[in-house]
Amino acid sequence: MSQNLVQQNNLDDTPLSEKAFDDTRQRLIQAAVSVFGSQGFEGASTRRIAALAGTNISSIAYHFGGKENLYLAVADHIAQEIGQKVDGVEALLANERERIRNGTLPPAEAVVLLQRLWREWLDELLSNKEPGYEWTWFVIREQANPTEAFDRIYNASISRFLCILAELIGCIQQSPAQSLTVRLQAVLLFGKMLSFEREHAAVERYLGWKTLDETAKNTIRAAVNEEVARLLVRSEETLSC
Amino acid sequence: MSQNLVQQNNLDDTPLSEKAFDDTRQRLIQAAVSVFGSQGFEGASTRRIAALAGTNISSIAYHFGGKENLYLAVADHIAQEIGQKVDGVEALLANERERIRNGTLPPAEAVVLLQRLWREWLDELLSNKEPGYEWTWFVIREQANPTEAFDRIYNASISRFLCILAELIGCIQQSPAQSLTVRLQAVLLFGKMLSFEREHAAVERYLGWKTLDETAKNTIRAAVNEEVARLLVRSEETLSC
DNA sequence: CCGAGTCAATCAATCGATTGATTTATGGGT
DNA sequence: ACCCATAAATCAATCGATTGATTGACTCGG
Repeated sequence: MSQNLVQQNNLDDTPLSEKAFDDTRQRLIQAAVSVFGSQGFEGASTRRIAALAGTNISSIAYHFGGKENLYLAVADHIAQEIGQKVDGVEALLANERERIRNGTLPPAEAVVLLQRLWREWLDELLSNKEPGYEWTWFVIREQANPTEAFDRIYNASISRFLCILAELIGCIQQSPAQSLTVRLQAVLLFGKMLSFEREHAAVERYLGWKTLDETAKNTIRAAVNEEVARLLVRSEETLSC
Repeated sequence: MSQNLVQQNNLDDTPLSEKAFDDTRQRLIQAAVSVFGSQGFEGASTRRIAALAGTNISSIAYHFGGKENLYLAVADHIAQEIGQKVDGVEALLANERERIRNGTLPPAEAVVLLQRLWREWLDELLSNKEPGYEWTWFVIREQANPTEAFDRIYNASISRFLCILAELIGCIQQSPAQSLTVRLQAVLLFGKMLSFEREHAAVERYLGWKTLDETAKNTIRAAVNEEVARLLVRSEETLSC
């Protein structure tokens, strides 16, 4: 028994040390996303993170230099993750990118694009049992109580996403994407997309759904689609209060 | 100096012991709402709560029997607070209560009522510098990760509020208030009303508002009013995806 | 004097961080 | 091929600080 688990999995020519290094580092970040997201920075314990990652506590200090730096590393990881998601969105919108940017895309088409965008986002949230989307909790916490981690995530990825949302809403409402109302709606829309992760626990309880079956998912999808479609309405007469 | 602070504030005939008892109890709950709301149950320390309340740690055990029971006492306090808010809403809707309940209130009028309801809610959030509305954080946390505290709050007050919201939305969309889609929208609407407290920190950062001046508030109010007005739209043709 | 209420002091447990020892992988010399 | 020095990585053990909880003494009004 001269080989350990790491050796047995060494299928390429990567040096074993680097492989173990990256592996432990990745597992620590993965575990940290989960624990930081559900417990917050102060509530999370490095012992729990290390245990969840299947390694020793001191690995955190060794790989990241402490709890705080691990937290920031998680932020960078999430920023990268969201960035890839935004890349996917931009690919989805590639054909109409020019018309979206200058606001010449017809409102009806912009609605359909925004619905598809949100639909894909939502399906990932609804399908995922628990593994992947714990980062939303992390972002929600940082959004509510911003630290340096929020700045990193925002500057690296969220700002791009908000820009796209604003452009689409601008097309829908025939308003410049830079206008205050459009940008505000973009922020609120992003908040709604994030909150679905948080609210679906409450939704289940409120509506008596023990699990989200296909009927429930379709109801939620329809509500989201309607929410987007309603962006078409710009009613000035309702501002009377 | 034979009198302490408690004695100096004893302006009525309440026995000093009872007054001190209720006073400390109240200050502890008030502090606990703030600390539990911002830090969560595990992240909050009884020392910080006691210090914020200006009393000794052991008072928590004396008055509530421990950290956990204090947490539940906070939940009951919040339930009572929301309950009073729902009472105010019901008073606001008193004249139209019957028509709302049986769904005969015209959609346009229901929109105006719902706008006024949310407007009052929003103004309290926006006007408050920081003192009062920390309980929203508590509820948001519990909504995301329900414990026994959530059941207490929900059963005592939120359920009533959701019922009213569903009835109003039912009037607006000419659908029964018990239907799944209407109830889902009521839950999501309540989530939005709660989230404004959380999101306005992000909104300030996204939109470059360092503080919420009157112009910013009006922009938010207009966005909320439009959001409600859009409930009038029930577009079946947009469910195509 | 009695009980209600508060206080400082202290408990075991756990926190983040650090240490020195141990194991593992790499590279150079023979 | 073989050995060994060096570095990389992880480990158990421990540090002081802080956690929630408890205790016994103390100060009051009744």
